[in-house]
Amino acid sequence: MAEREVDRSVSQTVKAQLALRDQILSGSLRPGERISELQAVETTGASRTPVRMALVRLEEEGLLEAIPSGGFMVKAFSERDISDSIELRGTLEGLAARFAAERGVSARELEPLKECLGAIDELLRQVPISIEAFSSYVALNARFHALLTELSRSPPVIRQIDRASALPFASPSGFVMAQSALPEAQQILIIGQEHHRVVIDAIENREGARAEAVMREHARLAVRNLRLALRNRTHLDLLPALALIKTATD
Amino acid sequence: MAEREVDRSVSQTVKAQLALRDQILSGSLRPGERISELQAVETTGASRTPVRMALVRLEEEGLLEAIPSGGFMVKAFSERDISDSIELRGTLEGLAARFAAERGVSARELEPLKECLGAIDELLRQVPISIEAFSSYVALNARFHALLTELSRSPPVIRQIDRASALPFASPSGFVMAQSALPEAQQILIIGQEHHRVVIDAIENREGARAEAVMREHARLAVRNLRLALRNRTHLDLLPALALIKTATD
DNA sequence: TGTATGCGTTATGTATACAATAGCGGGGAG
DNA sequence: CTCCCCGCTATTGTATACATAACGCATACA
Repeated sequence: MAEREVDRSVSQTVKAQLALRDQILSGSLRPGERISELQAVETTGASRTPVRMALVRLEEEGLLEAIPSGGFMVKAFSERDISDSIELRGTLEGLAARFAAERGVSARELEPLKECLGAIDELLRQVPISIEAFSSYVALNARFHALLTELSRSPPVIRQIDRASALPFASPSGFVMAQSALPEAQQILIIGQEHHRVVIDAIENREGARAEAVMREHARLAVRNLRLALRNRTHLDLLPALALIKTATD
Repeated sequence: MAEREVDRSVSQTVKAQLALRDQILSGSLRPGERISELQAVETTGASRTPVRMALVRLEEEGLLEAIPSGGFMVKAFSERDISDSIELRGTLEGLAARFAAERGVSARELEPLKECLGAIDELLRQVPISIEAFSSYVALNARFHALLTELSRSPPVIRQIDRASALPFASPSGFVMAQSALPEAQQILIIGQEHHRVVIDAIENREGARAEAVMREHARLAVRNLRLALRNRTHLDLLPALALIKTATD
């Protein structure tokens, strides 16, 4: 195999894992489809050992499912699986927010969150919001949630939230926001931003219960949003994870 | 390698994973200790490939930590990590209980749980409880919690709870209950049993909020129990996960 | 005597060869 | 014509060989 170009800067396992996850979330690999190791070796450029390690990681991550007779298939999710995952994440984030509030955080630790908040405010001020701004929002929002999670200072909770985020926050590289969905999405984003503000305030004032409650409400908003999107077939691009929902034909 | 005895009834990877997890939870491998693949190959009887797969799975499971320079070490947990894990699990079980209550369950589905409940009642009736009965309790309690989790009918939640259970429910093969700790443990078990009864009742009557609340209370009881056990240095054997707590000397 | 550098050993990351099994297709018999 | 059985092929599970990087020790120089 002299023709293989090996990139030594990052481990083959990680490279394969990223490539495969991208293929799954972008829909190149359809739900229920069996993953061929050989094919994965070709598309990722790594050899079978790292590919298998990546497959094991993705299975543990919940994106793949082991086939009893051997090998892995892309896991198929129902609409309720996705909505449950969102609520699950909200519940865990609620716990994280409560921990942060109860344990107390310094002004210094809250600073990056407030900056994030300000940056999002800036973006949402545009009416209607542009596609570029929306993309920035997606990144900023993810950052906000990650920072909030960290604020709990609880490694087990942080870890668990990371694992619960695969579905609700799936963001493959091919992510594009549909133009027509922007105004409706912006409305939702504005409400969500209000939640963000409340949780920060609650944490600052060490109101654990309030911090927890608002994150749960935040998740419920996301669930309602998901339902609406599916029913109206609008702004589906908002949630890349929808690619993983098993269709009626399957 | 003619001398190697291969057991074909179960995959080498699974065998290695079970063996290694047991070594970790039983304390054969100390927290912070680097795991030698070579040594693992010898103790598990599998070859390096399945051993590595098992190591990856255990890392994803949270019992191992990747070392930047390569390889894995046994993860060390603080007392708060354990208590957070317990609260985490309680929060997730609360969500599961709420889902079960909101979505409704048939009498048929509740039956095994009630049987479990009855069997535990039977055990707790002895005063003081015997060591054998206590061991049975550990199994029955785990079964009750697993059944309750399943009742949510939410694969993502069930999955997440399974992953969150490693620490709170760690039950290595060498598990033994200290005689002197029995009376105190029995008191705690009786209170816990009351929680079990309430959650069943709440689910039956479709009271989601109450079902969720009692599971959270259940977790808080376990946390208080943990604190007490650590402070008084009593019934430490109750929680095998304590073997993973990093000592001050580390 | 202490520190730095270089070499050797060892362990991990990767690749590939081998083995076993499951699925599929063809052929034969009823 | 259909159904069952046998064999083949393709793919996974396992083992091992090879390469590379890190750690430690020893030696030499400051």
